[in-house]
Amino acid sequence: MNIKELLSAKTQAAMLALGLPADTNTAVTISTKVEFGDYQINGAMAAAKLLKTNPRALAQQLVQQLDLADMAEKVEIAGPGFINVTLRKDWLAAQLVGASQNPRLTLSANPAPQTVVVDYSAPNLAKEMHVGHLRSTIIGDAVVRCLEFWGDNVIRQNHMGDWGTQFGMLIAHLEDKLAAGIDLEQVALADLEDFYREAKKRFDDEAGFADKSRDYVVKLQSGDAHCQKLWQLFIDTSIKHSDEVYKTLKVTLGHEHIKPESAYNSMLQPIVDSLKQQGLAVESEGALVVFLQELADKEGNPSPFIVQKTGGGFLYATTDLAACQYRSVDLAADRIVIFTDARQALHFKQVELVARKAGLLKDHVAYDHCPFGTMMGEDGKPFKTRTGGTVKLAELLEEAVVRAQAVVEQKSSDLSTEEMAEVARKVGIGAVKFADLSKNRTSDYVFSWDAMLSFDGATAPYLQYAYTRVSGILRRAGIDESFVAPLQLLEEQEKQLAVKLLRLEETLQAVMKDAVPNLLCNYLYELSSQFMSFYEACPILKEGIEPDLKNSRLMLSILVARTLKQGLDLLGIEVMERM
RNA sequence: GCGCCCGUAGCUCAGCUGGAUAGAGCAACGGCCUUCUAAGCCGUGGGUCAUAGGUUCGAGUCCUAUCGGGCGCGCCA
Repeated sequence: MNIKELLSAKTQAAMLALGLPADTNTAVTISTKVEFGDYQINGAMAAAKLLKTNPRALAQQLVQQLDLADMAEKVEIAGPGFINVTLRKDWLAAQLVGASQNPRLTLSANPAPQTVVVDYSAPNLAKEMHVGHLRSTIIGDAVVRCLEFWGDNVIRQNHMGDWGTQFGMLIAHLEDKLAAGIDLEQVALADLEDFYREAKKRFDDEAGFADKSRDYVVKLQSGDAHCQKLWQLFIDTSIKHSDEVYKTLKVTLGHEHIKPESAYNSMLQPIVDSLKQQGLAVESEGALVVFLQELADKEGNPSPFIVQKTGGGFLYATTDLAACQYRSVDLAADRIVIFTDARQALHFKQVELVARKAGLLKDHVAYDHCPFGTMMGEDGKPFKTRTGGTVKLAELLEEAVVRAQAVVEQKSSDLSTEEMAEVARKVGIGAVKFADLSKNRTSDYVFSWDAMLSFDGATAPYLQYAYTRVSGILRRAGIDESFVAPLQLLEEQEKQLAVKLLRLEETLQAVMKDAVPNLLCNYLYELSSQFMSFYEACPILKEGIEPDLKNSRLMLSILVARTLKQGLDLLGIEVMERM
């Protein structure tokens, strides 16, 4: 059920009947104020201009043509030509009765399932995951879950960075440690971060070490067995780390989704050959470059895109072209969605242009690079700890659970020790995820321990608390979520809840289209907030409430709980019966 | 130098194809627990939507310029 779409379709038909073009914007939106009804149709004003007629008069004609009698109790024209629609309570109730029997709640069927490849998380395997990896990982996972719930065929890909120059450096450093007689088991790969820092320092400072590192990259990429063996050590250790983080975060990425950079190795040379053959790539200063006139500067200098280095090495540009081909051709994707930080925006624009020209990316395939902003410190500079390092993701998550545990012990002392630990885990992890997911992905944002680990206000625990309130009521009433009863929407709070429940599909559509899970966060927070108001204003199990009204309110509460649970699940956040 | 993203309340952020009087949370202040969990509810205060122009019936949203922040612009990813 998508009320906005329904109203828009009806408006479009009415506009067509009045002689307006089929692509006229209906401009159906949610009303900003209760006195303006539930939805408003704003298209009459722009359309009047097109017809050179009076907007209010056109709005009047539209209203006559619309015939919303079945769903609206009031259709009013206001201001310069707004059409305010107030929905009928019995109509709303009827829509929700259908949802009560549907595991997909108020969602309609997906009319045209697509194959969507989603590339997210993509940690650099040379390092342990730090807080900066949180965004790509959980935003991607939330979008993936939404697409799957909607009914698309989703192919997850974890495009792990396992093939770059940094591995030459790591292997060179490891070789030296081994040569010094340190046993392989003893080598401190347990802390990849330290190991990486040591190697990086030598790479920057030590004469000859950088060259040695580059030699190792070439050896590795050309299949040297010894190098591959050492490389595999790093990869295994790194994957073990990310597995733990994914498990803690309830992220749905497994080993089967790992499609690392190295997996495209054999495709690179043929792609470069083909680019050369098509005349797209030309030699320039020793390297092979595709010059893009589309991205030229004001003087007309084209934007260079290097696909092969001097000396024959490949780079991430080449790998991403290979990924395009694989996803578009082999996986038959209708849409490719890639989550990386915003710094790579130009790179992906170039990849798409070249891939389309070279026929690696079919025309009908959508290629959506979804950038996200940088995590900033409270000083307004890119986030760093006092010592100049980053905060490990695992560390942040541990701290979150510790802080949540303290709150649980204080507020839910009647729970068993085991329950307290479980609530603390769900609340702590949920809070971190929600704090990050609720922000618009494109803008830079400030990292703050206190904001990220807050449990008051618009946070995950607020939504989880709303869920436990319903659970508590159901427990007392001795029923479960399968309970069904007729709905009567008497109070304003009840009606508002019903409208909100029916906006799930609208919200999900927007989340999937633009890959913006913060809209789902907003939606769930507003739903919870409206439920809290309803909970205070509309007693359910208290004395003097008639059975029909009681059952109706139970029904409404159940729908809220189910929507909350489902919605939070789409964000990868767990609920509990008590807290 | 050129390009991309951003600038909204003291702080952190929403603001959906341009719509009516710009919204939350935190912080501050005032109420509400013998009745469904107070991690809650109700209320008060707080704004030149960076600045200046422009487009239009209507601009936080679109265009131009300026200022401020982040980032990117050939052999890292």
